Amino acid sequence: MNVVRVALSVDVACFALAADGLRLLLVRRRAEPFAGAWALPGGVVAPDERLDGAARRVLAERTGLRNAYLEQLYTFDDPARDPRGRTVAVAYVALLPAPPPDPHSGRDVSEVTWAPATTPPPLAFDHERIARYARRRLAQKLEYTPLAFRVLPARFTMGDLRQVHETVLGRPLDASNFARQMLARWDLAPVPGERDRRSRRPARLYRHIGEERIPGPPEPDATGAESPPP
Amino acid sequence: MNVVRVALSVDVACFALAADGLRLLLVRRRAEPFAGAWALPGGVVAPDERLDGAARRVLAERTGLRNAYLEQLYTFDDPARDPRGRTVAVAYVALLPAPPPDPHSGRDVSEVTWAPATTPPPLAFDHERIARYARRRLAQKLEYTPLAFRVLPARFTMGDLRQVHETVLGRPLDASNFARQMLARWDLAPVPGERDRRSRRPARLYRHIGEERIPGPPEPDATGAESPPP
DNA sequence: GCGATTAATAGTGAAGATGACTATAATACT
DNA sequence: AGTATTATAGTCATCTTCACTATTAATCGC
Repeated sequence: MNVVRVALSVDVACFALAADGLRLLLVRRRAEPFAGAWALPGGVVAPDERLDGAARRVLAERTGLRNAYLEQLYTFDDPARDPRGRTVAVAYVALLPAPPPDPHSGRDVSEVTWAPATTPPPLAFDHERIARYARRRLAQKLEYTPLAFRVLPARFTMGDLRQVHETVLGRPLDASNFARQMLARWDLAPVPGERDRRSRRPARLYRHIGEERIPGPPEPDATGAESPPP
Repeated sequence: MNVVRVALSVDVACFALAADGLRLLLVRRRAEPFAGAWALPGGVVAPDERLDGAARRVLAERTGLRNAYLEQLYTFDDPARDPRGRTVAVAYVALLPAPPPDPHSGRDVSEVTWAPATTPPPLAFDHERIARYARRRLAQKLEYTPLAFRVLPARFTMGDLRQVHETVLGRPLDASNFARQMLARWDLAPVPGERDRRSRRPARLYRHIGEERIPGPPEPDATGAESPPP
């Protein structure tokens, strides 16, 4: 079979919820092209490796985390995106819970950092476009999917939940209206008795009643629509 | 550079608006694997070919149309999806205006047909999953994006627009409420004077005032969210 | 202890959107 | 002329949203 084969890589736009806003994981490239420039963490896909497996591997290499929220974003194939030649990149978005773990540098990267997601430095390849699109998608999915509960502990307050939304959306939300909407949209059970004592007035604790995760191939969730990348 | 290379193909879930409902373009495979089975039209990507270019080529080969609405859907990479070995498939959704053109068969396919989109026959590979996901995405994007105007002539009636929605959604819509919502959501200008005479009472003609298409790399539209595939 | 302060939660009301219907209009068909 | 058919307008109760105000239950600084 003389099938054409192309170089395939994954790039991960990994966001974390820091106290002062949303952060984006970046690595400083050691090798050409774009040596010395900031870039999204990424890597080539091994022949027997799944795409999401490669994305998880890249993420684990840099953050040590293995169970982050991860979702395929878009496949970029502009022939000019890599000066070495045509490389097709499958981009993923990831979201980590707070606090962001210390990032680990490695063989191909001289430095790793959490950059402010809204004002990242110039990035290598087409990674600015990928990062912009990833952030948009994250904000959108937050409204339609139980994404927020993936980065919260099992028991959380409305304040915790609100802070996830505020950080990802980058703007403050009305606490009262927010709670009403969350209680209407999701199945949230108050944890009886227990209260959270971090604030002045103790806050109720809730847990999210989600459907059990279906094993096997990914099934779409009930909500969500897509759009072309930036 | 000893980069691993993988076989890359595109598959297109192409829908058309027939009088009796939404239809899905299928080809009957001539070659193994799955010889004799129905499948989505698809093909391998040439080394210097863009992914969306390959999708358009596949579409043009079967339908003769070159300017259909086309959008990248998801990249499927289950190692078991092709018994010959690992093939990564970038799936696209397409929507054609009514009436669906006569499909052309070709070298690799013995037969081409428009199957009912809601009840397609069993399909080769993971194409049922792709088709299911594609139909869902189409229905979602219809609400958020000006997709419908891409498959309508420049001047159309509310009835035409409603029929596009009804066909894709697969259910009837209230004509009065529908018109109110469309006029609120989109920028629709009535064409002065002219009327459509296909129905009893002549209907107003509208045109959609869309922003000019931005040349260059695709920018995301303002709306839309994504979700993992079925 | 005690009042000031802070965050959580409840409630309120205007404005807007939705969905089911009713009503009227303009034509073609017979 | 009368009727069937589709287009378009209007009504109304219900629901949501959003910007506020109000109340509550703690902690903090004295």
